[in-house]
Amino acid sequence: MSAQYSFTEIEKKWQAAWENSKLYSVQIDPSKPKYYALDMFPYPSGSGLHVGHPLGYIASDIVSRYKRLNGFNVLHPMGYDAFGLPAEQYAIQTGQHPSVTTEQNIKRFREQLNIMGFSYDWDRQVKTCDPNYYQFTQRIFALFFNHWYNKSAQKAEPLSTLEAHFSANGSADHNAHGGKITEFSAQDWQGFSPVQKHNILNQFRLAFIDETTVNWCEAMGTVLANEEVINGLSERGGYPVIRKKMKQWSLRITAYADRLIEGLERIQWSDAIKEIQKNWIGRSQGAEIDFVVRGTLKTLKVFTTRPDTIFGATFMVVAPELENLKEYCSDALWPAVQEYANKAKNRSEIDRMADTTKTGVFTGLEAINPFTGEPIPIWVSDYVLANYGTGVIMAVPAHDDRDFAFAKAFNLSIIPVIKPANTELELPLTESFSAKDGICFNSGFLDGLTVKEAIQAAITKVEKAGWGQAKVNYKLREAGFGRQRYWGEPFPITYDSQGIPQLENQLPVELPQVESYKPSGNGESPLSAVSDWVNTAQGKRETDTMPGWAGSSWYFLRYTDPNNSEVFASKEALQYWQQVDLYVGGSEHATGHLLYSRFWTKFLFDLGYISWDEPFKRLVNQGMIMGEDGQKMSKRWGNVVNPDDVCAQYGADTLRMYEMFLGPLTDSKPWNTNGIEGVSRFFGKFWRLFYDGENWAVSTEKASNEELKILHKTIKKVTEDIESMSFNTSVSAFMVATNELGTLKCRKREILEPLLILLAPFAPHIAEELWHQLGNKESIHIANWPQYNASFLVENSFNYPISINGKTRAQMEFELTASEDEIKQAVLNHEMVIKWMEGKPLKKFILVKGRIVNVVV
RNA sequence: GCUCGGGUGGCGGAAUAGGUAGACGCGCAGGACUUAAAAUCCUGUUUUCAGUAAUGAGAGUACGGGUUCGAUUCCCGUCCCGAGCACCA
Repeated sequence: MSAQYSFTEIEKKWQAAWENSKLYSVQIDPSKPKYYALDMFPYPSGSGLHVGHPLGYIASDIVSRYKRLNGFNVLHPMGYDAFGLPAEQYAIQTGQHPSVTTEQNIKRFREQLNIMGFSYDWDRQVKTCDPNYYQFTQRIFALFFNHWYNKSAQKAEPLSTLEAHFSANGSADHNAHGGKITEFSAQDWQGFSPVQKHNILNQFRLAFIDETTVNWCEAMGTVLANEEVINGLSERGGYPVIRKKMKQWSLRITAYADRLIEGLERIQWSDAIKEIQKNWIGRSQGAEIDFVVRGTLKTLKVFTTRPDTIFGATFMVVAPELENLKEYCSDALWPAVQEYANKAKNRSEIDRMADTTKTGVFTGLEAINPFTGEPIPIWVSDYVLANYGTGVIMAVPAHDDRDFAFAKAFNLSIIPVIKPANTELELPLTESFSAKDGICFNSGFLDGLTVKEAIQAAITKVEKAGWGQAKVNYKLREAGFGRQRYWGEPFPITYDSQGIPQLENQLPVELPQVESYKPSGNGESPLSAVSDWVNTAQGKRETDTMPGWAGSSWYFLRYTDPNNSEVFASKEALQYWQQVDLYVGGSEHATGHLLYSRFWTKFLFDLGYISWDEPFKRLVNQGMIMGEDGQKMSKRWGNVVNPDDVCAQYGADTLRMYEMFLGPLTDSKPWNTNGIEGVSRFFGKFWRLFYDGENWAVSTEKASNEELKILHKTIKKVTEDIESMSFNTSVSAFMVATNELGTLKCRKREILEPLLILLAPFAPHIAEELWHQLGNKESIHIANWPQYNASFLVENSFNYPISINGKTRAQMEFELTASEDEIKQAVLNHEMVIKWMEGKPLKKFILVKGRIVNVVV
């Protein structure tokens, strides 16, 4: 036992003790309530952790320890999101196998995490690159492949039920979410070849082969991930990147669009993240309306959210990428249109972004506005996107910015049909009037209606007349699931001689060794060169691998039963541990991991594997810790602070406490090396409550009311603060308590022992050490959280601020039981009050019990 | 451009069912202990004016209004900063 606070010794000793006794190892225990606290597992990068990384880990560790002390059975695991690009890029440069560098990095991460004293159950560690893990990622993919989405039942169902429907009824009333198939009868279906059947089923499988747009870098001969493209140029080398169509696997996330929006209402996430997800899904309500192409039998179908403006539609615009573009174009003008379409197709991302001026060509044809019967010209322009809505719009230049700019550029007519409620429009328009509140005019039967009413009226008319119907569109796209890379999960898919994909029945399909990690140059993954792996008895293997988010979309389920080799987790484990109660991590995953995890959870819920359909009940996004210079912490700026160094100099408890003290968890804030001294001094003072110089000084003397009051106000404050994750103010509560007890020279066990338990979640090592020095044999981390007793906090009098006309002029002490009249009499006779009233009559006397007195004259 | 956050001392930040603004910490200044330093402890620290001082008076939570006995907190408008989306019809 040392009289000095020697954190190095203490922290090493207790970390070893906790590991040896498996203190944080957790098992299913139906006699206790469960709590599941999870950190977003890290990608084990080569540069290790900086002080920003543990911020969220410390917060979740405090909550985990707090819940454990409150009798919960706490699942608090950690693992590694271990597949990904950086390891592969490093392999390309050095030839080192990604599994080797990944293992090295994981070892380093584990060391760093251990130094900080987290209460992880390391027996539950998962690694997404481990075949024992990814065999289940492959199995879940297989489930997606074998299911379709039933729109009327609003859930995923086995493909066999859809096949049965086709076999019995053909394509009629199939209710499946997915592609546009031509109609067929039951007999047709029975006569279809395997390839024909595959082509149809592929349009409904939840994992399916899709034409998707990828980032193609011609100079490097490879497909690039979004994070490798910066401002339309490749991150390495700065070569131009274009969009290219490519066949690859996708997941049909759009089937879940509405449920992904609806589910947000049932979870405790920040409004910011909910808003980001809502915008990303981008649900918009409107109508699809058919416009007849003049002089033909063809129609152009448009999507609009503003059918109220249809009397102002003065032209149509078709996206240049539209497949049947030629049909909407006169023969004479086709060459010009085709030239424009080709140019648009090859336009690089950087051009598109730099240039927002409107370009386009006339197709030579006209469409008939069904409401006015007037012919309007059909144009082609790249400001209309082929993959949103129908790829065709009705342009209303008077009420849409983009249409207005286009009309100006090509001198097309502009007809206003909506005006503000109280004023007239100034004509001619100098910009579009796109506000969604206004009154219709120039619009036949819609005249005088508000925008809202007119939208409804127009849709009703469209549906009655058979020109179209109400329609909901989403910005959300199907999730591209293939990567032309090596370091990822192989697909459990082979293709037979006719090119039909089949599931492999032996899992895992393991990633083979390759000679080179370089991309093949033709857009295929390095796996395509491994011919004895590609060619199997069952057929040719898929050579793409899964994206980084495959393994991370379900890892929180695996922690409940990490070593199960039969199923991804047992029913029993899933039933006990259920949802993640608290999820802590960065907000940068809002439209990636956090959306995909919700999607996979809903899918597994539909299939009955789990009994809840939202993975993370409560989400907290920790802020970033900036460098001392206020910039983002990065090697590039030379402002990185390593937690190992901080722990070596000040100790892990000080690092933990200081990170919490910096400010609200969710805020971004700069690191300040000076500031840590304050926390370090706090631990010195705290230690000296137990030691008087060289001597152990804790006494068993009975505590005074004043001392008990300090303890109980701290219990109350710290408990409430942990519940609301307001850790910075609980740190200050500890400092206040320590200062006050120090002033009173209070060294009483009755006070200090409960105080240690309060401190244990924040500073587990020093708390454990002093706890044992007090003579306790069991760990402090399995003690009982102290309960605060309100009777110690009851005040019987209050020192009221007395204000005259809102300005504080005096202080007066009154019993809380004093009546208003008593107080009023005393206050009005107070000399300062008489002075400030200046003889004016009393207008009003306000007393807020226990708060304030205000005299109004 | 649209959406969502947010503006409080030299700095990080406290305090919002409306009720003494600046808790706690850093930094800074002064002091005690010491031969000296480290460590520790004590005092002061929003700002302006008056006073040797205790103290007193005024201003003050981005800016301008409003509601109220009373506004950092609620409402309206403006400015600034940050984040997300971005030709989504």
